[in-house]
Amino acid sequence: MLSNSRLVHQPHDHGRCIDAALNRAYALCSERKARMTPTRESVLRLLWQSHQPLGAYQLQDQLATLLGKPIAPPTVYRAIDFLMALGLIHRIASLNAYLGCPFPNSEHSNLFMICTHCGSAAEVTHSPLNDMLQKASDKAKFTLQSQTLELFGLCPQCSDTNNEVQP
Amino acid sequence: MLSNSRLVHQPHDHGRCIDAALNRAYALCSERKARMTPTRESVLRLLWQSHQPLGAYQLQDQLATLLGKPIAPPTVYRAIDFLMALGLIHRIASLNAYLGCPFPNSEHSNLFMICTHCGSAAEVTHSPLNDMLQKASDKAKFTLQSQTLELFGLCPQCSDTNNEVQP
DNA sequence: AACTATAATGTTATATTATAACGTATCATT
DNA sequence: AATGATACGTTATAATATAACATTATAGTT
Repeated sequence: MLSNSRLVHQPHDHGRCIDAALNRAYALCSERKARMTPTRESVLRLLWQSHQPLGAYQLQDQLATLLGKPIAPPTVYRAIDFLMALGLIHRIASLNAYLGCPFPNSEHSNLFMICTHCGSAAEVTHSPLNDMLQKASDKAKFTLQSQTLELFGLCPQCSDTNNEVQP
Repeated sequence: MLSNSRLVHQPHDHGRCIDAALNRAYALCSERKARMTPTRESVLRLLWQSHQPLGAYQLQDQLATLLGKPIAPPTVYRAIDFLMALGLIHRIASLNAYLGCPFPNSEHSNLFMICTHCGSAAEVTHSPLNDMLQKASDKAKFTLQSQTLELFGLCPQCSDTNNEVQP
């Protein structure tokens, strides 16, 4: 099970997350001959500022602040589309929000564990799960193309916090 | 694997689907002392007219036609909220659309197989899948509360059609 | 039957998320 | 520098969802 859940749900040197993500992004861009422009890099950085998915309009606000000028929605959505096409970020459908992808090159389950308390989201790659979904699809004669798998609950930190808070 | 995929993806006497759904709805309402009003029944019927999820504004249009008077969005969303609270319908997050639930009383995987060609969606309940997700959550110390599981691909009918269409 | 508390619906306005359409600027290659 | 493609700016609007408050209907009680 390839997972970033430990990283997401525990204190860590987050600067490394950002650096690693940007390095992967630049590598992927040069490999695919795609352009990592300042706007796109800013959006990617913003999505990596925390492990909490951001909505497009939150991104818009933060991008406008960062760049010191007004930014219109299409600018944000274009950057989002670009980064999604490269697999550098994901969309969390049930939140209408976007999130940096921690392992853009590897096979994906697109399985997310999203904390309903703190909002952080960890991506998990889980081959047996994929196999099981593939088998279920086969059995139903359903030709599987893509999947949206989002789990909601309490992350380890927030479970602990809740325990402490309770009498 | 409890599934309505055969029913959804193959020709069948759909009148029975609707009748059964309404019977379940009335039973559940009397059990929970909830009121099945004409608006709510109409929305439920509309969501059962086919096995394709409907958006709120499609529902609005169809409801207005059915009732012969203009219907405002809150009316639709209130009916949706009511039906969802009873588990009679589901929301498909990645489509922003709603769908009648074929087995409202049973345990749910909330797993959907959605055809990208014809739009039909089959709900599947799959205990081993649930077990696996629970185990993955446990391993990550994640307290699972709810899940959104949506598979996209070609249903059996559309797979066959595609085969026929191709040279 | 009238009264009352609750639940449901009507109505208006607006918030939130996303895209269309078209013009301008930037970049890579020639 | 000229060209074609890519990216960005700008305006407008589509699509989805909710807030707030007025009105009506319903169930249970008098």
